[in-house]
Amino acid sequence: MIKSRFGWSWMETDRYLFEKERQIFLEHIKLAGLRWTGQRELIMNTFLITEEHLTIDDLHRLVHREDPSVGHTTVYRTLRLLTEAGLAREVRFGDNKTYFEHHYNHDHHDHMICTACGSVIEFFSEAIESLQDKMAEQFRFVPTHHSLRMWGICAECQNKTEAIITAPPGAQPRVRVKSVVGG
Amino acid sequence: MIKSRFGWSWMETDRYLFEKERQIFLEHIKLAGLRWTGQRELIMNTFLITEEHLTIDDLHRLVHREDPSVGHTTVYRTLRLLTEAGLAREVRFGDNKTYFEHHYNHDHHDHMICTACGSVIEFFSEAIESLQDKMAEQFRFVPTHHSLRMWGICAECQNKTEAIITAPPGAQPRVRVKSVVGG
DNA sequence: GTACCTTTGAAAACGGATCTCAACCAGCCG
DNA sequence: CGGCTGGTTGAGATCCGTTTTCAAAGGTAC
Repeated sequence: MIKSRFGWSWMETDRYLFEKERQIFLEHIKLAGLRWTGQRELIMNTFLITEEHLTIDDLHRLVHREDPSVGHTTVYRTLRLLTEAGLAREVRFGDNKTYFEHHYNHDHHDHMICTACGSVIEFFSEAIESLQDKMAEQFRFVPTHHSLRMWGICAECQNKTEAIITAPPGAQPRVRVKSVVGG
Repeated sequence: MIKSRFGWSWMETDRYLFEKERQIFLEHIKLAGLRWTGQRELIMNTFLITEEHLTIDDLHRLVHREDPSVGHTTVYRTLRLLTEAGLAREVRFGDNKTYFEHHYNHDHHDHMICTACGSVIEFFSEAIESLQDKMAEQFRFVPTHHSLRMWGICAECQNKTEAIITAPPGAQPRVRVKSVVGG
């Protein structure tokens, strides 16, 4: 089940943000001397209306529904363009796949990944961030970006008792894209 | 250049630890009803004397020097056994390779990865850890393990001015195994 | 020795990311 | 409009790290 921005909660701000992002991408395409094509528009739209952590393959599947002729190479390339334009951002959850999430106007956040059901909780802590910076400073390290991920069992899965024993120390989760957004 | 535990600083504690780890692995092998073989011993030894972040391929290369007949499959399998035994632990630095580091008696730590030279700084912050736990609690999330990584430019590389501009937001480092251990 | 295992290594399969290349098409010019 | 130029596209190939397969080799118990 993919959650859409416009699907069940239409908000003016969403529509506005969508247009803004669209403008940014168009601008980026133009500045790079590239061309505005139907495929790029479709892929961009699909990415923008979807509030999820998507792999290239996920996005390709969604795009494919609208236009089966679009190949995965184009999705891959457009996703790279979206990243360059600052609209998308790569994330990895440890299953050796690259996921993409929104970047523009979406504050930086970190992730908790449930190793039982694969759901992802997004969170942010100002305190942690500033401690990280302090730590970096101590090593005279100038950070450009970082990633904090915690694996474990989400509240929901703790009720299904058997799940608690599931994950061995080195285990990697089978991440299903079913994210829960948190503060 | 691979740094060895016994290479340039022979310490009694290291020798003791080595024996302890060896015991643990033997125990694990026995308990699992497996056999103690020359290949496993060689691979274990090589892993244990090497204080680095190693990929399967790195370790295979080292083992291969001692005994060219050992295949990479066996290294792969033994590394998994070492992980199961609690002697090794997987780490990923974002270059789509799996690195292994010591786990037993090696405190948990996090990583700063220089995107210019690929060196890795290990660090630990009690304060960050406890804030993480607090954060998890807030979401009723029970963490089993976590990973905090910061990418950026290390002190050394900041002197080579050009390096500072190097890394674009989405860029992944080419990680060279040349780690620096920190507090 | 024999029967019954596990272990091993070469090679193949796998899976995600990336590249190649010939056909295609957008934008421009006359 | 038509033709030209150079970026775009998609199928398939390639890459590369990981994991599996399978037949041969090696241990162990009796």
